Amino acid sequence: MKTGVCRFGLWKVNVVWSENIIHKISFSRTGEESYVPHQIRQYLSGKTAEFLPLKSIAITDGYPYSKIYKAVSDIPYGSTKTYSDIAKIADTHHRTVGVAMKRNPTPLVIPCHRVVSKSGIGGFTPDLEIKKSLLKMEKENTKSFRFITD
DNA sequence: TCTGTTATTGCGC
DNA sequence: GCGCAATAACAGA
Repeated sequence: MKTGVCRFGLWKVNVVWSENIIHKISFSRTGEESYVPHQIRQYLSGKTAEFLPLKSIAITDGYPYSKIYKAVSDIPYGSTKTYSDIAKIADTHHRTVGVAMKRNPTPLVIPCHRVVSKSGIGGFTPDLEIKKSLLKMEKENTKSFRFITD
């Protein structure tokens, strides 16, 4: 198992992985930067939208809330869905989606920041600013990446 | 088992 | 707008 730290704005992103499986991602204010997988670094600097071939341990069958995490993984870069939308896809309750997001072991790889509430942005742990920054970054980058063919 | 936890939603003032 | 009830799933005791 390997660990590494990457910068995102004022935050440090701590990554734990082995091979192509991401086990844990967490945020902190301090930490010495070190090697993290290429895709993570590229994504955080706004240079790519894909984590492939990296995968989160959370979408493994049998992992708690894996069905919900899989549904969240299908949200495209730069767009959002509500907690209700995810609940419908994963065939569960919207309140349960909230619990799953809070306990998400690997934010970013499971793009939980793309899940917003019906009447606002929803929440984020440890700091809502991270969610706002990620959404803003994705929204701006979508223009130049051009996934959406017009 | 039972309890606490939870990043929501919609209805009635 | 605000308060509040409904409500699912998991961890920990």
